[in-house]
This record gives sequence, C-alpha cells and structure tokens, in this order.
Amino acid sequence: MSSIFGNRLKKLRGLKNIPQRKVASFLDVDAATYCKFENGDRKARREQVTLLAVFFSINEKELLQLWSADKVYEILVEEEDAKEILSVVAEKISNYCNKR
Amino acid sequence: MSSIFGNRLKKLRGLKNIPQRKVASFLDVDAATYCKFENGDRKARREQVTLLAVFFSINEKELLQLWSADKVYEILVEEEDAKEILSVVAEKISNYCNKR
DNA sequence: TTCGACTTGACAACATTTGTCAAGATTAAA
DNA sequence: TTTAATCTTGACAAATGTTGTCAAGTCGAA
Repeated sequence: MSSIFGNRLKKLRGLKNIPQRKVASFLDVDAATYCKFENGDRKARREQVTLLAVFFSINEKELLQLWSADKVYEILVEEEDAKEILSVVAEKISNYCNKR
Repeated sequence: MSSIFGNRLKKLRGLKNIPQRKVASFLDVDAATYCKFENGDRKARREQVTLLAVFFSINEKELLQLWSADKVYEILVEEEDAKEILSVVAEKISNYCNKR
C-alpha cells in the first residue's frame, strides 16, 4: 500500500528525525492518521498537504505533485490501458483553452 | 462543463438518432441523469459505462478510456503543473511491479 | 399554442472518506 | 527479558461527497 507521497513524508521525517506524533500534532490529527499517510493507507486532504510542506519547510508544489500523482495512479490501476488513458488526458490538457 | 466521455455519448446517440429517454431507460435511470452524463455534469458509474458500450454496440474499452481520462483530468485541472504530474505518474506506472 | 426533447437546481438516499480509539506489533535501551 | 516509546492496524461514528429523482423550467418544430 505504499505511495509516492507517503514515502516522501517518511524520508522528510527521517531527516528531521522526529516521531510521527509531532507531525500529527502539527496537523492536528491523531498520530494514527498521520501514520496512515506515510504508509499510503489514507490520503491526506489538500489543506494537509500545505501544512506538511510548511512543517517540513519544502516547496508546496513538489509535495502537491506527488499527492496528485498518487490520486491519478489510483484511478489508472483500476484500468488495464493506463498508458493509453494517459495519452488521452495529455491531449485534453493541450486543448485546455479550446471549447467545443 | 463538457467532458470527453459525454461528448462521445452525444455523438453515438446522434448516430442512432434516438432520444436521451431511451438510453436512460436502458440504464434504468431518470432521463435527467443521462442528460447530465452527456453534458459532463455528472459522472457515470463504472457499471453504467459497460451498459452504455452494450447499448451503443461499441468496444467497452474505448468508452472506459474516455471515462477514466475524464476522472484523471478532473484531478489535474485542480493543479497548475498538470504535465509534471503526468510524468510522475507515467514513471510510477513503469515501475508497476517494483516494491520498495 | 402545444408537444416532445432537453436542461437545471434542490433534495433525500446512499456511499465514501476522515479521524479517533483501542489493541496489537515493533524497536531500542537497560 | 522487561520496559517504554513508537509505529501499525481494524473497527467505528461523524463528516463529506455522490447518485438519482422530481419539479420546474427552456428550446424548437409543427
């Protein structure tokens, strides 16, 4: 159940060398909840990503990318043709501004 | 609020030249619900995608791709760096089988 | 105008997600 | 080993989100 986002949190916390409890209290959640974030058992909420970036003093954008990537991945693993789907999406993103 | 999936439904129904009401009753939902599918105001459920492929006699995989693409797109529009996120995902998909 | 088809907003019913608690692992130190 | 702190896990209520319906529209063609 590991996630890119969760693995990043683990690594960041490892660098600071502090217990989950501390991060959890900064987020104002139970330590169990934060534990699940690290292990990919629960997704953090959007606002919590912001808080985590602040807590670990890193660029929010970077964390947000990993968080979003996990969400996208979650959709794709359900389907067999992940790559084809990605290219459909990529195309739609290019046509961003075009209305039909 | 248009969606790739919904636009495809519209086109398919146009070819058959039948009212929304008919498709809706095949799906066993209100016509209003199906109307929303076409206009991207509501997402169909996974099982409904299958039914729609049957109804329009097309390859389920194709419809499913569009349906998934919409879901992915929905996540990406919320964030600014859609393309970077996609490449993070693409990488994760390649490493499919690797556990860490 | 009248008819059928389409669209839209609000709402209840249903489903999913979130956070907590409590109990159980795991780890490190003495 | 025993202890103490940390981490992990499952089950549950509360909060949040989604789905389908209804009712009240709009729009176009006859």
